[in-house]
Amino acid sequence: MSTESQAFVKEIPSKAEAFSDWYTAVCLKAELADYSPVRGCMVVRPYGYALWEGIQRWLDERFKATGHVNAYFPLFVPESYLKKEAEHVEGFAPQVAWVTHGGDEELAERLAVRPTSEAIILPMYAKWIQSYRDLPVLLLQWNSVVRWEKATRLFLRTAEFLWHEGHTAHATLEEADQECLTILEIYRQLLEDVLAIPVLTGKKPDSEKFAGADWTYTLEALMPDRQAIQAGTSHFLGQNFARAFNVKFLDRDNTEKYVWSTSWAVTTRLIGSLVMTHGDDRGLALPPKIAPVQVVIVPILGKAGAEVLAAARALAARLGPVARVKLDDRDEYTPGWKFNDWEMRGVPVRLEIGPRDVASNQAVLVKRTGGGKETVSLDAIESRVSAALDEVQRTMFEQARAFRDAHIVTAATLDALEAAIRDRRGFVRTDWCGTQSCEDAIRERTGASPRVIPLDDRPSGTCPVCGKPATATVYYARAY
RNA sequence: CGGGGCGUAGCGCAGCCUGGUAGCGCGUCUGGUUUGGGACCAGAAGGUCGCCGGUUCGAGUCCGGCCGCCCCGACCA
Repeated sequence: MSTESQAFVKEIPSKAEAFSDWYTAVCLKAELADYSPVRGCMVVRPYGYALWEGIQRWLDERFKATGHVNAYFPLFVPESYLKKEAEHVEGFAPQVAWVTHGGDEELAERLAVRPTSEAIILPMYAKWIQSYRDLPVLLLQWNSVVRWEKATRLFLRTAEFLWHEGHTAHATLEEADQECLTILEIYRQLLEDVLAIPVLTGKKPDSEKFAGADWTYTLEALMPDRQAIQAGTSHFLGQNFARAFNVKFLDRDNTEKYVWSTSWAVTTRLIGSLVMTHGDDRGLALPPKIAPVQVVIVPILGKAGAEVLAAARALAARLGPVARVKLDDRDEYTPGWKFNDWEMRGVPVRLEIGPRDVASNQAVLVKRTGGGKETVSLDAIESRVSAALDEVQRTMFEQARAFRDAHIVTAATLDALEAAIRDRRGFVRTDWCGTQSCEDAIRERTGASPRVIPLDDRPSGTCPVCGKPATATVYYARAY
């Protein structure tokens, strides 16, 4: 390791040796977020928010094709509404922040600061939906929710977090379930194709489903500390909320029916997952598709400064149409300082241009994923930069997938399951008879929880606890 | 909510055991030389040592209380 990077390590601890400290340092140093005066609530700084905006842009564009539209519902949920769905309130009650006063006056009914919006959206659906012609309702909401967490981590678990929640209502079970699967696939694309985070998709076992849902679909990613993280969820709510809030419609057969509803969300936790998945000892590393700055141009000034700067400006202008480009023409920092600074901020591709390059119509290209310096001709610089961005995107996903795949093992016995979780962490695949008692036995023995049951599951073995024929294959892991 | 650690300059820390003029590195400011992996020289500014109380001639240091934060567990997106 060079002396330069040793100096750098003093600011960012080793990812391999001090993962938690490394993670926090990267979030703070790369200026993604900061701690706020409000306990458990983070401040999302502009650079971190730009990542969220990237996710917003992609999802808004993607959902245009499916007919979902954005709306907004109140921050406050009257207690009586939250209580209408029994499982729902039971699940969320321990984490709800309550408003008890308006000005000096105590409220007749206290208001929950929404931990999720079903209980304030479904009453409106009851008002809006009369006929099968009013269905489906496909609404989205960008907002924040509050869950009074005991322990918080930047992005991964904060008392208030930004998210994107969808709430739909349908005429049939099949259509609502298909909606859940459609969303799951959109989220998979976001995770894998944009954020370059490989995920296992499937269903949650009942013990892990959303409070009030009939079943929950999930996307599970594996972080470098080999703990699983739930990266997104899509809930089939059945008719539970429709009954609780009396959301009925008159169907074609002239009978009144409850709607079938779904809800689903991804959160700013995605940013935390992104940081953990791709970052290294030099700091943040961003997949090009989400990077606010895809290409940074660092001019090597000096005696021929004016000429180099003009060439750098021309290069930035040429690349503008093919990439999000930043020209770092600050005079007060040296090139070496800028190299480290932009690497720490995760910029996927760097172009250096100095007197030597200007003289020979070239630039030096460096990818955040490594591979050293590459001299490239300016003749076809647009296509080379586009290709380099694709390469970085692909490399990041492939590295993450290789890591994930290397940490999936199958265990047929309780002993093997325990050993795998203890020694290897990661995902451990096992068969399951479907009973809660056998699941609890595994939880207790391993400290891991069941994360996901694959969609195309075809169980063939026997339950490692009771020996009965399996009804499902389950991936266990320790989880965030 | 349990276990551990930490609050001293903008940031990172030393000093505390053994009380006696507030220190170091980075950053900042000024001037100059520099610029292909965190530049160099010279000069300068910057502090109610987390808060409250006690002991003492004297407290960053010792004692008591409080507050805040971080890390590790248990619960959760």
